Amino acid sequence: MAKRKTISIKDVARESGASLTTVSLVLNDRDHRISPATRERVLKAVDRLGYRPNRLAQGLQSQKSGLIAILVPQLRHAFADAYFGELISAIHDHASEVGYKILLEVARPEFIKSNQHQELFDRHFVDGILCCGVTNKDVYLKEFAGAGRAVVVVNNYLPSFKLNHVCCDYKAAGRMAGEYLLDLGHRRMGLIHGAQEVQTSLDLQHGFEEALRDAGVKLPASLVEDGLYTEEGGEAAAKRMMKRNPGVTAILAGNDKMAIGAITGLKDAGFRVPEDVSVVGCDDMHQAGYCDPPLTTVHTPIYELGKRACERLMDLIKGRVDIVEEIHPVNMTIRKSASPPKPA
Amino acid sequence: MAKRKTISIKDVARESGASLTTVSLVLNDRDHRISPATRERVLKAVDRLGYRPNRLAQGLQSQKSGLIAILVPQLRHAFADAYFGELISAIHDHASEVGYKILLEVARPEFIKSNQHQELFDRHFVDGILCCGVTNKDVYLKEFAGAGRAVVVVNNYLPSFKLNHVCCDYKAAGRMAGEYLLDLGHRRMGLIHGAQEVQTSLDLQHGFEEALRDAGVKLPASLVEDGLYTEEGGEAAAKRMMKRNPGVTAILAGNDKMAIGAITGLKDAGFRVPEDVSVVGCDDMHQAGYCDPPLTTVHTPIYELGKRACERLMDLIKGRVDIVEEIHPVNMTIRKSASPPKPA
DNA sequence: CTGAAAGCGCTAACAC
DNA sequence: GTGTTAGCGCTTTCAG
Repeated sequence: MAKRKTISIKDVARESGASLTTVSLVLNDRDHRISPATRERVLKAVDRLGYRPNRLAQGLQSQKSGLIAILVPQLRHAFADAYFGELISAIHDHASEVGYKILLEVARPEFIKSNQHQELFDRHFVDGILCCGVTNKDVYLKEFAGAGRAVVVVNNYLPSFKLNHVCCDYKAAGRMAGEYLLDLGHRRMGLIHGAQEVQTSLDLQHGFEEALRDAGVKLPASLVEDGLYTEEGGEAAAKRMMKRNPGVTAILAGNDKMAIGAITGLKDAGFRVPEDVSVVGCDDMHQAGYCDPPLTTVHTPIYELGKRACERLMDLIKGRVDIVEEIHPVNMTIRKSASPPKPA
Repeated sequence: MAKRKTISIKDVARESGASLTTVSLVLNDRDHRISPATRERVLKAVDRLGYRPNRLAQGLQSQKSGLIAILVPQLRHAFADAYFGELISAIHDHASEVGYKILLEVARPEFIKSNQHQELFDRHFVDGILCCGVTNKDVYLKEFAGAGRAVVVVNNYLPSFKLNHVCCDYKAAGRMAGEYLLDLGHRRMGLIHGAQEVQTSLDLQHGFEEALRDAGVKLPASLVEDGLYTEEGGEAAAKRMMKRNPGVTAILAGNDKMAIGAITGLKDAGFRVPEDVSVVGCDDMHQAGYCDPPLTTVHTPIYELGKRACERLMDLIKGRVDIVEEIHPVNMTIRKSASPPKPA
């Protein structure tokens, strides 16, 4: 590979007949005492030479990397997922707007065990970290709590210790879905949640239970299934639930993937959706409009949330704020997977 | 934010009573003349202090960033896509195995226009680039051709100039799907391709045409539609096609998303899949097993491909090879969306 | 076996 | 207005 010699500020200085300092000052627009003539000469040389500042050198000097990391959990194939994709998209869009680049990291057990999440800071890899897909089991996050590091948890939060976060209101989401189904006339409803160790999943459940309770309807343990946040999990959960409770007329799933899986499972077990069983999802991913029937779901503004999280992270990095705690409202997207229960 | 002072090799030297050089030598295992005793002392100090080498300084010295960039095209939300997600996943997994981190970049027009793809190298942001979702229109890639830069095009290639690439055999894919449908007894088939400016899309079409031609079957222009690689596009394309050619009994789509969209469109237009119209996709994404009916599709080993592309990029970076040209075989995954045509 | 010193490319006090 | 110089943290000759 033909090594192209890297041209430095020194070359520009020589070429323009100015000194290193002058060149640096011009380049950074730092000092307005520079004469227009010199300025011009330097800029010309920069152009002629095609000079580009070396960011490793800049970073060494400024103690800033210009990078932020997105930490995602280890899933089947971590990035082949619409939810995380949407989040990453949003973060990338905003970060590049403000001149930051993004590093992708998967929080595998070895990654955490070998303390690489800390090393991202210690070794000056990144200036900040955005944590996605966090669970209550991620105790390593505690090391970030109040440690003066620019870290923001995206669309979740930890109940046991304070961490910067930007999150949707999942309790409201559960409540909203519950009220919607109650309004349709449902009385026997089930829940497929994502995971007991995810706070937002618990919040959704609590909101749902609250809405039902307010209407005098119970949600017994036998009507709560674990769907693992996956299509397969949702499918299996729906089948288990209908087997134990054939009288169920509506199901709320903790995300759209499980809702879609549940629809598959219901159909497979001979139920029509929504005629026999209504299904409501949560997320409103792109996919939700393209299943059969199109999914009625709670819309969580994921893209917007990712953007906000990134903005707040920048605030932390620049020292403009010290803590971040934001909760965003949600709303229902009505499509066709939920309808009134059929008359008994 | 409580600024934690960054501890350097100098601190380790002081703490261990050794010199900078010695510490560096120990750390890099570079020189085996170091006495075990000193070695021990240094390592202890490193531990005690929690010293972590600053990679900006290391990079400045070595002229290596330890990062590679993944360049993806600007889609609706670039990363909320199963295909790219799978690729990114694979690349991340392999890169972190060999100690590299990955940077995510979206090739928006402004990004290219302002030459940021070049700057990634010039400014020492990255040591190499993996280009995904490339089209024949991406002429800027020409600047990478033979320029001695570590760049690999992933799952595509450019017909007009030589670029390092690792790609699936899409011509074989088209041929395979064609032969499968012919074997089932289909004679009137349509194609929904992704985009005319994507070489692999053209290859798929050519392979498909070839298979049909060999069997004496034609693929007239009226049976070729553009599906834009999206669900919506596939849905619209299927509807257009059936309107113009009600006699079509099978459709090949250039990816699974369009195939799934096509199924939606066909159902919507009153056709049963596969009883009235068979649909075959291409990719074999996770999603493919979860639509109704489960999708028969050409399996392209995307994950494996991403891994290979990453390996080859490392070879280029280390100077172990000069050019990369790999084509990977594909095979059919039979599910339920294709069956023999119904008797006329 | 170990240390002093130069240098990677850049920024910023501090002179002049 | 502009240049000299020190230093960011590390690696690596080259002496000892």
